[in-house]
This record gives sequence, C-alpha cells and structure tokens, in this order.
Amino acid sequence: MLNQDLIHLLNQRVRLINKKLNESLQEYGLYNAQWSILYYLNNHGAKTQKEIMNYFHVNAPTITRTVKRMEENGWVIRITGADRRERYIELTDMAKKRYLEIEAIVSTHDEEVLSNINEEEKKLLYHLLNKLD
Amino acid sequence: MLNQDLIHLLNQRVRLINKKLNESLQEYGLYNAQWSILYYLNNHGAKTQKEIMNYFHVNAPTITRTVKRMEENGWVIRITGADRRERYIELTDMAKKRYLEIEAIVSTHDEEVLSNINEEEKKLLYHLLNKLD
DNA sequence: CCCAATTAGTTACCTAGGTAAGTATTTTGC
DNA sequence: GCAAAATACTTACCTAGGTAACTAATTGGG
Repeated sequence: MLNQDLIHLLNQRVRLINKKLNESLQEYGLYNAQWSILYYLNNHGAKTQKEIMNYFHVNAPTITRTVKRMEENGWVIRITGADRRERYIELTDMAKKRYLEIEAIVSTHDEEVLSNINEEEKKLLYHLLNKLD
Repeated sequence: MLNQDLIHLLNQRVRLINKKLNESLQEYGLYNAQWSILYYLNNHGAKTQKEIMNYFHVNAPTITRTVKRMEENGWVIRITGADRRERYIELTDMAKKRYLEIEAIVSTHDEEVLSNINEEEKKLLYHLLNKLD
C-alpha cells in the first residue's frame, strides 16, 4: 500500500462527493460550500465571519467571497456588530423557509455516498480520518 | 454519528493535506495537481491529455489548464500525435532530472500525513474510501 | 491619553475543480 | 466518397480554496 495511492484516492473521493452534491443542489442555485454555511447558521444562529472561518478551518477571504455570493442570492444578510469591525451573518426568511427542503436533499445525497458503509464502519472511518496529520 | 459530520471531516482533511503539500512543493514552484501529473508521467511515460484525464477522473479543461502551466514553467512539452487531435504530454529533461528530489519531499509529506496510522489501518482506510459512492 | 499593536474583514491575484459551447480532426454509415 | 457523428482538445465563465497586502476599528502599554 503506497502512501501516495491512499492520498490520491482521498482526493478523488472528495472531488466526486462534492461534484455530486453540487448537482443535487443545482436546482436551488446553491453550491456545497454555501450549503455548509447555511447548515451551520441554521443550527447555531447568526455568527461573525471569524466564527464561520474558525468552524470550517478556512481562510478569511474564502468566507468573504462565499458569504458575498450568498448575500447576492438572498440567502443571508450581513449585520455590523457592536464591534464595528465584525459582520454578523444571518439567514434570511427565505433561507429559513427553504432550509428543511434543502436539508432533505442533502441528507439523501449523504446517505447515497455512505450507502455501502455501516454504522460501525462510519465510526471507524471517522476515527481514521481524525488520525491524519 | 451524523453522515454530514463524516463528509465534513473528509473535506477538511483533504483541504489540510493539499495545503501542506503545496507548502512543501513551493520551493519548486509546483502545486499538488502538477505534482500528480509529474508523478504519473514519470512512472508511465508520455501520455495524451485524454489518458491523463481518465487516470485522474478529472475533466478535460482541468488538464488543459494544468498542463499549460506546467509547460510554461518548463516541466513538460506537448507533442501532437499521429492522430492530430491528440497532444502527447512528455516530461522535459529538467523535470526528469529533478524528479527524485521532489519525490523525496512529497514522500516525507505523505509519511507525515499518515504518521499516526499503521499499515493495517491504511489498508482499512483505503478499503473504506473505496466503498464511498 | 495617545500611539502602536492587534484584530476583522476586504481586495487582488494565484491554483484547481466544474459546465457549456466551440474548433479541428477522425470515424462511420449510407 | 461524402456528410454526419464522434472524439480530443480549447475557451469562457462559474465556485472554492490559498497567500499577501491592504483598510478600518479596537485594545493595550507607556
């Protein structure tokens, strides 16, 4: 088992999963990264970009961009905080309204991706991925 | 164990692995996707863009772009085949010369990534990833 | 109290992936 | 044998990730 092959496979699987998810989300004009933020905000309430950044372990410009697209498409609004450097990102009523419907679609996607893996194997996979440096 | 969490983790790990690899490759002006192609061509000889595409399960424009960058930086040359629609991509002497040195750096990276995982776990991880749809 | 350092976010520019539509060449079917 | 279909690649434009350098606002130390 070559290390290279394992990492290669990891990359391929993630590419395919995201491609498939994007196809499922297409009818909503949403993309995978945008869905992730929608999910996070719906379940944790309004957050600053810094908090979103830390949650996803992604750099600041990525959040600026993705949130901007979501704002343009009416999914979120940006509210300046008490600390006026901060921007709180909040779901719009439209986003809250459609959330469950979209979640159902994403859940179906996730189940398909993991359909050949049982609960124990999921735990194992999670455990192994967490061991990667 | 939520499906979502597992897929989320998968994405994060791949992001971090590629980020780290890019840092290691920076001194050569190479990026992860370019290294993958360098590796493939070194070990399999000159290939058409179609063959590279099929090997990596990636779309045609991605290969066009990445190969173009590699050509600009002197890593490969593109040779029109007998079928004049085809472009054979071939490593330059410079690329062949530096290959081993770069491979050593990538190997170190791969070993670091997998340092907490033993041989049996690697096989298991490989097996589980292959079960993803 | 004020100026330097820190922090939150933005902008500009890079690689890497995707789709859709186009060009040039080769194959195929009548 | 030629027109239609298929194939290899390219181009234009999209999202998503990265770094570096910037602005604006807040904090902290002398």
